[in-house]
Amino acid sequence: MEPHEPDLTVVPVTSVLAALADDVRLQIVRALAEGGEAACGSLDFGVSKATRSHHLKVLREAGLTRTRAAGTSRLVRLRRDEVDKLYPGLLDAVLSQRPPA
Amino acid sequence: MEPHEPDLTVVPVTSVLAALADDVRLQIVRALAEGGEAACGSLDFGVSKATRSHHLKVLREAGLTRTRAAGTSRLVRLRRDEVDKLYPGLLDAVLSQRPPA
DNA sequence: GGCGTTGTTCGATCATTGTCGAACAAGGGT
DNA sequence: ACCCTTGTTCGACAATGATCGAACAACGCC
Repeated sequence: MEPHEPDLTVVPVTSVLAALADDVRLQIVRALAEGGEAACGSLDFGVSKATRSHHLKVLREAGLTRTRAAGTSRLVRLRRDEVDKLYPGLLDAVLSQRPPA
Repeated sequence: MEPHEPDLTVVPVTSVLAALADDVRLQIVRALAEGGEAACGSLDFGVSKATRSHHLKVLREAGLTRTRAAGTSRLVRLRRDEVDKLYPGLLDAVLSQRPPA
């Protein structure tokens, strides 16, 4: 089945904010913002792969990320330009708070 | 009891985002952004006063609003300067999406 | 003092969601 | 063909949170 990747403009703000309002997902977004494209497996933040898959789905369906298959892996990247265009300052603001030591 | 109004700097980003990730609370924030200070009672968006009180508490404890007593009412205002200082662009981005007709 | 107005708090209910293990699906390599 | 790796999906469960009515508290006014 096609991965559901809606355009940001059709996603309600509350869904975008809710997607970012989780610590694990925020760590994922930070990693993607710094490291560019990343394999799902490399985004391990202390949760099971089922949970990770769930979080990536939430981010994807909020229009924040894009996923493409690459062999047996899947590469995820942040849709930064589109987010910055529709919500200028949002990602910068959210990412500005330094991750906990 | 003192109203719990923490400084924004001690509130985790996820809490700020979660506070904004609700439709009723967004309507409240929009109203405050446009109309300045407002009485709680004037912020009726189709929910009971118990629910409204709950939402105002969430916003207050996220460091987004400040409340002061004024006679039998309570006046709420958005702490815009502080939010803009710590998260530049966040409120603008969030408020940019036009409220539904 | 008594009453109406304005909010808060409490307890209950119901929906949402974060989490996991297990089962399944798709690829690549040997 | 087999297996291992990588992800997704499926229940299940626990925690959180949105919502309400009712009870309570504080204030102003008559």
